[in-house]
Parts: sequence; C-alpha cells; structure tokens
Amino acid sequence: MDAKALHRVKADISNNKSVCSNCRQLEVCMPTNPSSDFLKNLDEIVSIRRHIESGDTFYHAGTSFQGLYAVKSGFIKILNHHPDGRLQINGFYMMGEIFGFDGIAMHEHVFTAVAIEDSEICLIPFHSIGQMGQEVERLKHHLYTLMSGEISRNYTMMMLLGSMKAEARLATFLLNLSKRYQMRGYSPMDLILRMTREEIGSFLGIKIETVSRIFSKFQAQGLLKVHLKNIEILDMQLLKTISNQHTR
Amino acid sequence: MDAKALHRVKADISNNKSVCSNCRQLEVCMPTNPSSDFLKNLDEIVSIRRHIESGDTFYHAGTSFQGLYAVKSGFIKILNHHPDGRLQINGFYMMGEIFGFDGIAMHEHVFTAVAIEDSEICLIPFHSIGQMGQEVERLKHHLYTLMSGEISRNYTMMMLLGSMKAEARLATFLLNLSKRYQMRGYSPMDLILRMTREEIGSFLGIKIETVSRIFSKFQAQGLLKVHLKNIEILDMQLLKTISNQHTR
DNA sequence: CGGCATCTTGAGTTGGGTCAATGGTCGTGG
DNA sequence: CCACGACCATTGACCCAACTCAAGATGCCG
Repeated sequence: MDAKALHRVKADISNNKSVCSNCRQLEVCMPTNPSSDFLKNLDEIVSIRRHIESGDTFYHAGTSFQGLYAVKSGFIKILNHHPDGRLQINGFYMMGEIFGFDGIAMHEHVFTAVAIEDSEICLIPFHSIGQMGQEVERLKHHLYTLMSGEISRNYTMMMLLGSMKAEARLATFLLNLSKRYQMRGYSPMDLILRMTREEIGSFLGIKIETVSRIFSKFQAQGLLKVHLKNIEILDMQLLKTISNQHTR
Repeated sequence: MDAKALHRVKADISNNKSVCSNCRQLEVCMPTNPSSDFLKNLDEIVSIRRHIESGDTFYHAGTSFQGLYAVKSGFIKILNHHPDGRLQINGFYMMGEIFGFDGIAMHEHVFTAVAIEDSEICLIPFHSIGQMGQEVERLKHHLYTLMSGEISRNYTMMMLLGSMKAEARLATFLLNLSKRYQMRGYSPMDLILRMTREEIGSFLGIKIETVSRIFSKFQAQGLLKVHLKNIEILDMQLLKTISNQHTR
C-alpha cells in the first residue's frame, strides 16, 4: 500500500540528486551536498583554518563545542570510545563535508574526530551564526538543512545496521563512496579507500576478516577489482542489486 | 464507560477542538509535564491537535512535511517500508516527546508514523517558527536543541545496532524505557510495554523469537519478572551491566 | 634487507536466524 | 458466561552467516 509512495519518494530523491533510481541506501553517511552558494558564503564566515596530520586527533570527547567543521581537504573519521576500550567509527567525512554534530546537544563533543590523512579543517562557528545579520539568513536556514541531512543519514545508517547483512552493507558503503567521489569530480568506478579494512568494519558493524572475505568474494564474482585500497567497480548494477538485498 | 463510547467522546473532542487558537485550548493540548520552559512556550505555537486511534497511520511516506509533532498522550512508532515488503521500526515516541524529523531534509516524510495505542498529537509548525517574531527566538533555538537531541539519540542507536549483541540491546532498550517512564512520574521498575515483541525486535534489529528467548533467560536469571507486556525489573544493576557488555 | 602494519585465507565455533508446533490472552458474539 | 477465532508469545530443533583464533602473505618504509 505504502510501497507506491515509497517508490515515488525514492524517485524524487534520485531526480534531485541525478543518481541511480533505487537507492536510498546511497545516502549512508553521506553529508548533504551543500550548494555552491552555501560554500561560497561559508567561506566568508569561516574564521579559523587548521591543518591536521594523518592520525592526529582533531577534537576528543569532552572538548567544548565551538561549532561545526568543514573538511577543506583530507579525510576525517568520527569515533566513539566505549568504556571497555573498544571503539566504533560513526562516520567518515571528506572534502566539502560537514562534521561535528555530536557536540550540539551537550555543548561538548561526545565523540572523537581523528584525521585519517593530512587534512585542512575550517570552523563554522555555530552560535555566532544565530547572531549574525540577515545577510546570513540563508546560512542560518542552512544550518537546519545540515542538521536535518545528518538526521536523515543516520536513519539510513540505522536501517543498514539493523537489517542488512554484511554483503549488502559493504556494497552500500562502496556505492556511497562512489557517489561522493563522483560529486567531487573523481571517477565513480575507481575508488581509492582512505581507511583501513578495520575502520570499514568498525563503521559497518562487521569484523575485519568479514570485510576482507567479502572483498575477495566480490572480486571472484567479477563485481570488483580489488587491490588493497584500490577498488575498481566492474558491475555497478549488480552492486546496487546486492545493496538492496536487505534480508537478514 | 465502554471502549466505543470512549472513542466517540474522544473523537468529538478532537473534532470540536481540532484547531486551537488560544490559551483555552492550550490546557487541552498541554502535555501533562510542563516542567520545561520549552514546553510552556511550545504551547503558544501549537495550533492543531489530532486524535488518532491505535493502529492508524498518522502520516505516511510521501506526506508533505508540515512540522514536527508532540505526543500529548499515547504511543507512536516510526517505521520504514523496504521495497521488498519488510519493514523496520526506527523509533518509539511517548507522551511529551517530539517526532517527525524524517520529513525535514526532503520536505516530505520518508517514513511512516503509526499509533500503537490511542494517541493525541499536536503539530509544531516548523516553517512558521522561522518566520515568527523575536518573542519566539528562544523557541527557534529550541528547534536546534530538538534536532541535535535527535541526532544524539540516533548516534546511540547506531552504536547499539553496530556493536551490541542481542542481550545488551534488549537490556539497553528496557533501561531506556525505564528512564523515560521515570521522567514522567511512573515507576522505573514496573514497565508496561506498549509495543509487541515483534515491534521490539524490528526496532532492535533482532527477531521476535530472540526477543522472547532473552526475556525468558532474563527471567530465569532473576533479572526480570516477565508476564507478556508487564515487565518488572528485579535487578537494575545487573541490567545495566549487561547493557554495557558491548562485545559482539 | 628487515621490521611492522595491514590484509588475506582457512578451520572451527557460535549467536541468532529459520521453521514449526504449542500455548496464552483478549475481544466478539452467541 | 462460555466458546470461538485472531493474534501474540514461547519453546524446541536445526542451520548458517559471521565471529574467533591462527597462520601466512603482501606492501610500506627506514
């Protein structure tokens, strides 16, 4: 009954983003693509730019919240330390994407942000946005957009973690990366992973051995060509099909 | 008074007062927990109030986004229809809680909201908040708070789904419910579940049989006393311990 | 070249899924 | 008030996807 409505929604989403017709999953961990106008305006209020080297922590749990951050270049992971020492990765953010949402509610960050390659990060001062003149009225509205985008992505991630099996998770992850690379002008078929297998597994809720096995299986099926961090997608359509097999 | 008559009366009330224009109705719309300033202010902009019966859909995927909703009484579940017919529950919202965030990003809801018991729902018009005078400036800020709260909860949920095993998930779920009941003045030790085992499982990413088995196991351990939807927590501390065993 | 981190692969185990049967509860109507 | 049927919950037997443990393989960098 609601299937029709769902399909329409999906079609709308896909039209808006001019990408494939059947993948809400593609939105996983996918920061909204801020309009170029937004990014231009963003530059005007960005006050602090920081360079951070691969492996270094950008902020850690407990750091007081200053604002959101835009990735100018590089790659950032957000992770959560469990009391028992384990840790889980909550998301990856690349060039042009916004992170730091974990700090809004409590006015301090509850997670940790770590660079997985040398990166340039800009502060988007959160509180001051609300006090700026009307020339940034649209920016203020964009804050809603940013936050609602984060909410949507997290819902999708919850769906992935709650109801997809390992192969579908990895396929979804690759499709998402592919789309983000494409939007930034890189090839959607040739991915260079910035994160380790371990980090992928932590993000997707599966173990490193499982990640590795599935990469091998996909390669054996002629779906991918895998060489360490270089992934070539050979059959995009099949990848999408696998991504949509939610059954677990 | 029998159930039918009660429904009729409720429906009448709902029809007569479906649009509230001033304070008189505010008493009707007002959540019984007026502790926060926010909820008091919220009342001033709540304009529409709807009664909905158990099992009925409140909004479905594709419905255009009007605003967020406050649960005045009852219980609401948010669910997501997969194309293959399966569905997953994204959250439960009880008295005093806000839902509808799934509609912000795309300006229409991507999920479906269904009442799991007879409920009273108030609309919090979203767009109009941004156009109101400065007397609701604090409310506008509260919108950030609401959204960031949702983001935080979803991060927690992602952690649960990504790294906890079934027993820890269920323990966490019970502790969460317990806390929410307590905040509303009910006993934190005696829970009356509003949802079925199937719905719990769908929310937690496990199967109904697993939910049932774990309830039985917890009862055998002297952790809970379980009788269908009545759950008595006998060992809160142990429940917390189990909830913290993230290992999977 | 050697040391180290990352990745792959195999073998064995297990948590939770699937299938199937039974039992309990509740609302409705005779 | 009881009987019926629909739904929900429990339990057992079996199975499989993903985990754990373990051993190599590969690439990277000083």
